[in-house]
Amino acid sequence: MAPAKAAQVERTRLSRSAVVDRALQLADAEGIDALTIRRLATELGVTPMALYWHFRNKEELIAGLADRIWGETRGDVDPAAAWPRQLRSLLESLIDVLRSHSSASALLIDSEKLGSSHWQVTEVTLEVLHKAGFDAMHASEIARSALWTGLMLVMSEAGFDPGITEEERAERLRRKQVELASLPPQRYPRLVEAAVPLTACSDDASFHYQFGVDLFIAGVQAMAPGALPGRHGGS
Amino acid sequence: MAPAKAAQVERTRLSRSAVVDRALQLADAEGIDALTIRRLATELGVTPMALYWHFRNKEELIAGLADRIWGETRGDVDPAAAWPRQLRSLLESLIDVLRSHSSASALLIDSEKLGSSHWQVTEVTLEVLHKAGFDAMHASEIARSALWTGLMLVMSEAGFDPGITEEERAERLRRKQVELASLPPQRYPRLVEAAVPLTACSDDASFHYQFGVDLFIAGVQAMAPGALPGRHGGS
DNA sequence: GCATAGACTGTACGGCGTATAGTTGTTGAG
DNA sequence: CTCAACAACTATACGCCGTACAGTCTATGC
Repeated sequence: MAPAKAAQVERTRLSRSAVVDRALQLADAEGIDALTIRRLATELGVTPMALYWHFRNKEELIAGLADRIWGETRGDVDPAAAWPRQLRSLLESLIDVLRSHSSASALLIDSEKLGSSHWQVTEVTLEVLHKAGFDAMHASEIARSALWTGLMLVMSEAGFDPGITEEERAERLRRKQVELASLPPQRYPRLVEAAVPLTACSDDASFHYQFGVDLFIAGVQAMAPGALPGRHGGS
Repeated sequence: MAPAKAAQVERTRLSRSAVVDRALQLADAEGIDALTIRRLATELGVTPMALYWHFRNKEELIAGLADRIWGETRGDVDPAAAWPRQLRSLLESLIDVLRSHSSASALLIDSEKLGSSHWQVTEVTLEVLHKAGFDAMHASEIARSALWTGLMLVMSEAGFDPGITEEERAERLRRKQVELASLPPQRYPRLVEAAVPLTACSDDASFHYQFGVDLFIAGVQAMAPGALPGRHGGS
């Protein structure tokens, strides 16, 4: 007969990148908890142990996903722009990628512990900060901070939790909003007042990100060598 | 005979708080992955299912731990101080608590998804930001940002990973440093240059935190109503 | 034609969270 | 003093998980 069983799932040979593809797809669709070796293997029409030919263990698979994510981030900047704009565009492109893969932030946080593979983007970031006048030490801190700021902005988006339906998300937000609004107002006046903004829906996600990035960039500018001293609260 | 078996492990009745105590202790000592229902039960000299009398499920236990952590954070500020100092002291006290429980940041990130219990601290933060002139919407974003900044500063501390020995940490850092230093310098000049700061040991953890808080506060000050417009990169 | 090595399967182990049902020890009413 | 009722816990079991270890195909080079 023909080499393929035809009526069944098509089965070419696996490869690292094919596995990573499918894994990312699965994680994005159903949340990172759904990404198990066994589930992924089923999805690929294969025995769980087959994956261990391509990856030493699950940790290495996750690292592969993180690599893929980093590969998708555009790590270039407009050389003509001023450094704050360059820094902003780097951060924004990171955020874009994180938002386009709902599982990405969880993934990167997990894989941060290992040697991470985001060399390219980090290099560019450091270069931008160097031009801004920061020494290696400050630049390192800021670059790290930028990465985590991106992660945190995505993870702190109200009601963010990949692998749940839109109704669940809305329901959860509504519940929280009610909980907040029904706190004793004389004890928690600001909290009650802020019940709505604190549980803002995806409508103003753009405000969330815009403001978050602004806040970060403004901080870096204020710390830049040559910035007007300003009124700091520092010790 | 006497009511207690004496020679055996003393066994008073369990309670939510006793369980939380022991759980936190375990998580801090051996990392959050070591905090399993079975392990915790063993530690308490009890059947795993016994814990389910006091907690609906593991998620609720984690929420209990998060509550405990939040309870330890000092949520008061010097009313005489200027708002940037107040904001700073809030953030610093959060960081203090997170650093004193090595499992705390992982814990809080997990429990953030649920209604979180940090009402008190959030209320004070919002009040401080209100005095600074921010409206509820901006104040909410900044308060959220402050919380996540604290989390991220602790989690991004170089080599941070609870439940590993000091030697492991040092070894891992050294390895990463070598990896960085041996990248092609003409392709990654800044990265190679920053190899040491990027993998800085606990010696200058204080710099890490100091600078991180400075950066955040400076950003908030720059965004404050009435701040000099400055040279922003904003659109 | 056949050994070899790469890619995969089969089976099993120990650990996880937890559903369900059964067993105690204490307590307060009769 | 008895005994039902209830709180607090135990026993057992199920279906997941990651993965160690050993066996089995299958394509390829000689």
